[in-house]
Amino acid sequence: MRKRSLTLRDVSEASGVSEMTVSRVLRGKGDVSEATRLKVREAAKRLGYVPNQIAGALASQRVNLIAVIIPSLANMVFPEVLRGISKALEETSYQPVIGVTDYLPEKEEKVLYEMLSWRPAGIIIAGLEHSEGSRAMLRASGVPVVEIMDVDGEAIDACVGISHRRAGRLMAERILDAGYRKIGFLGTKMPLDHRARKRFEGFTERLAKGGVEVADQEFYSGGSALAKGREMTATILSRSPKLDFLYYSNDMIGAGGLLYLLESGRRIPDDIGLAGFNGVELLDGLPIRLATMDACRREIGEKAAEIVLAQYSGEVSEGEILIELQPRLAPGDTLRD
Amino acid sequence: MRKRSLTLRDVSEASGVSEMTVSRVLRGKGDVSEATRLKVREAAKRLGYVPNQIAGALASQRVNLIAVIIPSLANMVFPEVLRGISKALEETSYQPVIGVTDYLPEKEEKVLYEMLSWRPAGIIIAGLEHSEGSRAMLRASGVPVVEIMDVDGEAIDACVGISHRRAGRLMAERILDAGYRKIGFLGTKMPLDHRARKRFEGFTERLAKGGVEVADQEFYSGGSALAKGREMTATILSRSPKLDFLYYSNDMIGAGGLLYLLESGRRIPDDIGLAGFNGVELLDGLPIRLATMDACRREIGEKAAEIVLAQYSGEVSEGEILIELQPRLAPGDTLRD
DNA sequence: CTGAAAGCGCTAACAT
DNA sequence: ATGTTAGCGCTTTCAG
Repeated sequence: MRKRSLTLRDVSEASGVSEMTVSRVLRGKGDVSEATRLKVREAAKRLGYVPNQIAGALASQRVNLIAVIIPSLANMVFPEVLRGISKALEETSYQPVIGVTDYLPEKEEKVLYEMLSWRPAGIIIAGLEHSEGSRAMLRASGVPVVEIMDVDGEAIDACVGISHRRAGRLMAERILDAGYRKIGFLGTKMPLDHRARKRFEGFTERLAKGGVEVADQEFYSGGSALAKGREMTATILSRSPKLDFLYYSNDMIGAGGLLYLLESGRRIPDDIGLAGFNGVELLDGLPIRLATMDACRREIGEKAAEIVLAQYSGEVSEGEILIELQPRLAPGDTLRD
Repeated sequence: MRKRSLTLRDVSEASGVSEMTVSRVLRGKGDVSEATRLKVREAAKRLGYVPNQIAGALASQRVNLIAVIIPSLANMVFPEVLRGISKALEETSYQPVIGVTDYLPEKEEKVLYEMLSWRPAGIIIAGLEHSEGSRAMLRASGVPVVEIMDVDGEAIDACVGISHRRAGRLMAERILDAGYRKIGFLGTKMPLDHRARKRFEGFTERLAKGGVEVADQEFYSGGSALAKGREMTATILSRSPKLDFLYYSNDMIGAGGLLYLLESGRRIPDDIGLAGFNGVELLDGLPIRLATMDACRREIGEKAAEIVLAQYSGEVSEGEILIELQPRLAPGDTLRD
């Protein structure tokens, strides 16, 4: 048998103050005399009272939760977005609640449904691609919705991110400028990672404009990304030994490839060039710096949270907010000038 | 002005079925004729109704949330614990809600307070060290509490983890057996990471028993762990060139040290041996495998979630559950036989 | 199988 | 500065 938890009434009785005034003290709202305030505080503390937000939220029709829906926690990219969100929420009474979709639209829909059923103050959700059901729920939710990470597509409400197409194009351009021509692509076998797909599309488009085609490709799924990066690099190079550049869809596999090539004694970046994507902190510790592109993760999180707060408190009319951040290319040591 | 969201009443009116029966259909509880069931389902779907769990939880006094409180998401260790929890919860209607403490007791207390105010079905919290306030709240919560990761100390209720003291001892023993004698320790400057501290204590204790003392130490805080591992390794070896073994408090700095030593042309493991802790996936991609010790993260998450479920549903009396898992030492290639 | 009534614990909006 | 009243949207319980 579970114990009933303490209620406002218990504190009221223990302190001899009305429930309403106890409530006021505990929320710090309304004028309460210092004397009663102390009495109440003391009683609440003594009893170990923790307010019941379920009841509070029902009565006030306000919830201090912000739903954050992301594809994965394993990716390192998303925890950074979360840090941005937490930072923006730090001084407020709002709290992020995290949901993970594993890149599956059906799971996204389920997670979204669960979260909406707690009537959060706002929703921050990764990506612009959602199932019809999810889109309907988001539109009907009646709260601010901010789609993050990506701006290539149609947003439901607000949107903060970078253009992954553009990111792919920029990298392609830089690679062509550096004189590389036999280019291989290595990525994840994830048709549902739309951002990776868009980068690849932008990449090939820009190459095509320079009269270059991706010479070979290799994909992986599962396992340690670093180890997979090695394997894939070995595989693609044994199949296409003439490649002079490898573009990786993320830094982890890029780092694996980098380690492999260094061990093989390849001359980087002259013999072969490399680039990844994301600008993860890990790269700082590698023997040489992998070329990459910062995805502005932290900033995206911060801005998204700020938008939710502004909209929820009615400071801003909904919709029409689109913030496109500019990814910065960090050439590192694996891309010749 | 925010839109009011749909209620059971809206569905009731749209379907011509009483609220109560609508509720029964939507929850799948109680016998409802197939005909009405369909009518209700159709209406709910058409309207885009999402139930209000706030009201539901208040009325039923049950919540399908399990609070999970961890120190960090950056650490890679914790996302794995979360995966274990998610896995155990997969087929149930319960969902984890994550809170992050940044290793700060005050923040832990705040996060715990916030979570308890939603009256979760259970609490899974990392570590056995908590502020007096947190301990009081946990005891008073009236729900299952499972402390995870560590078993060296006094649990409030249930506990699942490994003994970090023992882990440190085991590694020390293995290192001594291998004949290393001039041992350096490299770790984080985190007095509040009790598990790292306990590993170190177990480590030095066991060394002492073998008549060996830690010859030098180096600590870091902040930044890329991989990069810091390099730096610290360079620093400690320039100060104490005779060291023949480096024990790192985590795999990331260990990996950084490993890369550094390989580049310096040190002969591993003969000239110098290395070991880390955690058994992170990343190690699979390094040039050679760092010796490490698996912390059973996934399993800890799974077991903890199972305990909460069992206790919440009353299958098991509270308390008295202590599951000590055994960390496995993986010698890799950086520890001579 | 279906419905009506009575709250769950709190807070908004009014009194006083 | 403090108290009273009436719900918030759902589920439990008890009748039909």
